[in-house]
Amino acid sequence: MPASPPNSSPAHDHSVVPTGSRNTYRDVVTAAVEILNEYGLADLSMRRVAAALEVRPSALYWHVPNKQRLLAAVADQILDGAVSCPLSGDLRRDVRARALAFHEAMLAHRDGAEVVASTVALGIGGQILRTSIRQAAEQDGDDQADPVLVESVCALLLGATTVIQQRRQAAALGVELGAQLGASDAEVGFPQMLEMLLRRS
Amino acid sequence: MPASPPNSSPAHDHSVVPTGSRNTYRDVVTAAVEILNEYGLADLSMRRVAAALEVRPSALYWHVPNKQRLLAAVADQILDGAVSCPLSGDLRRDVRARALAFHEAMLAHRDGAEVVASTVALGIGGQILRTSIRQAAEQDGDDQADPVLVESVCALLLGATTVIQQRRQAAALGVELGAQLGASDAEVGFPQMLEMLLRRS
DNA sequence: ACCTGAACACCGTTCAAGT
DNA sequence: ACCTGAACACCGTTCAAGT
Repeated sequence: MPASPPNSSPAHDHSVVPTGSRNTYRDVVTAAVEILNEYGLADLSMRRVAAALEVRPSALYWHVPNKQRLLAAVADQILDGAVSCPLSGDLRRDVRARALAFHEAMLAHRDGAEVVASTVALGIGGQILRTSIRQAAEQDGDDQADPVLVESVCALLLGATTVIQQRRQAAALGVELGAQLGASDAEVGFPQMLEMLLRRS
Repeated sequence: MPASPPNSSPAHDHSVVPTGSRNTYRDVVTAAVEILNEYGLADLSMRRVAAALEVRPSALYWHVPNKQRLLAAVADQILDGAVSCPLSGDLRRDVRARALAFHEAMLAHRDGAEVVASTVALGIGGQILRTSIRQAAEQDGDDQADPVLVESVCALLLGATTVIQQRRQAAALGVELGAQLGASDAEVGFPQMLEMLLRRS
């Protein structure tokens, strides 16, 4: 859909841009991801993204309808870092492999879990997550995947990754998290939680 | 600690205030909770809280060091809505009861799950959650609670409640969530997910 | 097709000063 | 003990207009 009125459905079709002066939807998303990794979600503002692209803030709104949607695109890019391994036929093995891949992908970007969790919650992005887990859970019998399994894995993935990432980032900054976190609790990783969830039938 | 320099450790000891003109730490937190319920987290600003108390924004900083800590106090107040039932001695029964109580308490406030999840993640509030679940998981044998169980239940609670609440709030506003959410998935509730997690020894 | 300029209606936070 | 006044350094978003 070319020549669209700026706010109905803008730039989505770009092959390669002549590495020239002006920006692309992808450039905007990429800049946002870079700012996220360097400065964190709290400092990821439209104005900063614009500055990184050497452009006025208002220019972003040609590419993106609002900040929320830009964040959704960032979330999708983060999740794209999880290569979805081919399915083996073993339900537990495949669900585990995909969930762990998403977990690592989120941890690989500063505040990645928070970005993904918020856009998934809003239903505005990160659908790959549910889709991919459901697909891994579908193949055992011939019928549909158990929705309770799918939702549980997704919820645990989001909840656990968020907490673990914040814990690590706080520790990296040398922050004392308060002593009430028994030393043993801090060492529980997502793999073990996932294993507990998958250890039924 | 009375007569403290405004930003080290302010008002924390109040019995009852003569229902007079000036505000209290509790008044600030209460006002914040009310604004949360009426307008949602996105519109919960320091300036709005100040306006509700008929006070200039700067006045809040006598009671509270910053917005983050105010949100932590709001999260704690939300979780206080979960009366922690007495322990029965049955680990699964007690863990379930407490997790469900927290789940309901978060759902009872607009954006409650998001507020709690963010402050728990930051390690700045909501410690009652982990503490209470751990306590329920401790009593079976005589030794310590299984940390994997505790962390899994907390992560699932936070992740599931966040997604479920956002889904409900979006639905209440008549928003179409996109068709990719198979009808069956939307009907999975937290109780069923928790049951799946607890269904291993 | 992509951007500027200018504006609107906001933010969180600090700090000296008042009562 | 609690608040005002004034300021600082920011926000997201809109919209007419430029090229």
